[in-house]
Amino acid sequence: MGLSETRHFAATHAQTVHLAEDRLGFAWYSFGIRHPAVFTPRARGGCAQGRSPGLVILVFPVFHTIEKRVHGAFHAHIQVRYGVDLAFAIEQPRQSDFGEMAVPAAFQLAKQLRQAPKKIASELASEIGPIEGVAAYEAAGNGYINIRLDRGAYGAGLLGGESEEAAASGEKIIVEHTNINPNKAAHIGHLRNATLGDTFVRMLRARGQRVEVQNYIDNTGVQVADVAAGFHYLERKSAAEVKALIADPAVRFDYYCWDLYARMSAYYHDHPESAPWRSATLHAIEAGEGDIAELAHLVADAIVEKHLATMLRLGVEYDVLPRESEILHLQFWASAFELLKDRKAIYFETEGKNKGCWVMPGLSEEGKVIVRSDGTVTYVGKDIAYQLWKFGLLGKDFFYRRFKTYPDGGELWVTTDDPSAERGQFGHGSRVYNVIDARQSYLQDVVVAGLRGLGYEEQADRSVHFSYEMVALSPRCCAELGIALSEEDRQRPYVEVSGRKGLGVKADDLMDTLIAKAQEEVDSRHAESAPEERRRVATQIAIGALRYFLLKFTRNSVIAFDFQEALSFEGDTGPYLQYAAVRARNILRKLEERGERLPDFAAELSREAMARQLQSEDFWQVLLAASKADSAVERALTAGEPAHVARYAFQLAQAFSNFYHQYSVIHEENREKKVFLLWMTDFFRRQLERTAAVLGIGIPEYM
RNA sequence: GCGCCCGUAGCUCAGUUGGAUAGAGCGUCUGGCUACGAACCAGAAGGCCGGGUGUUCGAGUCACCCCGGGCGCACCA
Repeated sequence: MGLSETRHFAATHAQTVHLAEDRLGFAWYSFGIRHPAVFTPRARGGCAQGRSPGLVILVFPVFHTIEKRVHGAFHAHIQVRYGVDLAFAIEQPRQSDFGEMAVPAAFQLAKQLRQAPKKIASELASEIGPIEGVAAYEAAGNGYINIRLDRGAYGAGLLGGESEEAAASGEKIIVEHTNINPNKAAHIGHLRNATLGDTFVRMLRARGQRVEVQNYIDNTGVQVADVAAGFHYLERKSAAEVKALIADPAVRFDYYCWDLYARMSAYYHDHPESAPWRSATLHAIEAGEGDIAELAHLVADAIVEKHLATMLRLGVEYDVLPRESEILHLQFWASAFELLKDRKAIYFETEGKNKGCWVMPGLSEEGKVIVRSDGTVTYVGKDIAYQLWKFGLLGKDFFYRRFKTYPDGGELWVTTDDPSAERGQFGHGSRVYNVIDARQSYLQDVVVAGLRGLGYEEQADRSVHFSYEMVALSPRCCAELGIALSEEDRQRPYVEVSGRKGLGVKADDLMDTLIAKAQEEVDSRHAESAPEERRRVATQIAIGALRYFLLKFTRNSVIAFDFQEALSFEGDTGPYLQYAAVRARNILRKLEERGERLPDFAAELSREAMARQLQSEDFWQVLLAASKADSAVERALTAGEPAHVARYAFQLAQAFSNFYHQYSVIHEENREKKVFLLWMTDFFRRQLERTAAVLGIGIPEYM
């Protein structure tokens, strides 16, 4: 999956450039700095911003603009001088004192010209004419051309708000994530899925992309059936009794089901003779008749609510919940089946071990069974139908009703089979990302193969399995949870989370623990603040820590979950970012508390003043880093790697923390320098807050 | 058996698509709080990038072969 997926990303994002500026950043001065909540209104969100279609999206493309200029100039010069149409990328030098950009073109030319790269580099460096925004070139190393920017012009460009409007994209991208079976509480593995998916969505929206977030609900599957069977056969509870249980505020229903599911799974395992319960339950659910079917609906609906609440704590919202029950009732599969048969994407096997089944050829020697010999469809088959619907290729649609309105105004819809309900506004994506863990790669390949088999090559190319590795438990974590490990498991580097065995860290428990720990820190530092305010700050810190922890790993690395690491607020963590932003704000707040006002930067900071101040390497490095927020998100999008955004944010915060320690801003006596430092501090603050918002991390009022 | 992923500092992980002297956090050791709050900063020690052979100006990165670990390969979802 790795290779082809990378290619997808490269093809998708190569031409796009820009990231949203939080417009409120511009309005900030007029609001005054006493109300931080005003200029970070979406501590958790940003979703509504992405949803509103008319928003003008502004960016600071100064670096990118110069980059393009440099590339163009070298490309043209090389063409004229050597007659070569050379493809090359602008790189970032290894060390900051080498300059801001590096052109490696001489290495590539060396091969074609049969000359030493060093020689070519010196030729290029001395012959290339002046480029706007560039102060100097020099040949260095074995053949690099290092480029130093005109710092005064650069700073003036940022201050002047040279901005562009991101090209509004008409196409809609569908991102499907979360997809938790609605039969038990969410655990850390689900949190990784949702956080990755949500952050990817924020990255796309930051770039001005239209995105639809789907959270598929398998409310008729085996997992729900097992819990329904648990209530019915093991606990002998009626639907009415379960209803009462759900309504009981003393019971955490999703936790209750967590245990019941583990018990029922164990029972099935120990009592193979009870297997008919399972199929009886599934049949009842499909037929929609009887107490047990009602039980299943009650369980699924109640747990979906719990999951939505859990995810909202993390700032994760959805646009639509496509449900398996409607896929069933509206007979999506029947339509897909006809298509697959008509276009010969599947065939009826008449012999061998798959005799009597409809099989998709190609992926393995025996092919993949899509329809069983008893005529029922497998999970992948239904998934193919769902994928077809996402692209608008099924020839069928759901009906929809509004499910809830989020506190930030966003609307969540759910599918229904009621023909009098609304229709038409979902699906029809031009590109689809399925955030699903790496263990399901094979099945995702089958889905894509299904599209190809139907002749939908283009859509197959635009179906991306946004895969990630699982979250497992470290041995120490198991010990802390009191999980007894077998001798075999103890030898392993980590233990897989298992809902079936009830083995795992529940999402809400983890968040509660994080909040409690953050609360201790906040209480010890800000005993004077109102309790509910401290609670809010602690929550933001906890969520920031959690989201950052889940995002800092690249997708294909297994996370061996460890409480000590996840609960850390120091070093490479979310709170570190928040702390840097809070400090930048405090500088600006203190200024006002001293009775001073924020200067009119544009009036006081001439280009010459910028150039003077930016001679300081320390100042220049902070400003340069802060100005690259857009391209950091851009690069992360190209790589399909939210972790890259996290890394950039951390490095930016680090640069500022370093600066903060070395220089005093409000006590600076030189007027020009003070104005410059204030401007830089504010610019940093805005850029870090924007980047944190892309990560779904809010900035607390204080820390 | 076949396929995919991983192996980088004591630990947990980055490494900008093949570039310059391989980085960060934690941990260890040393130093720094007078509110722009130390949830921080500075410094030190710490590396055969699992091993080997290739490809080329250049390899942690690409190819092939080993070694070690993980995950898939159901008429389960």
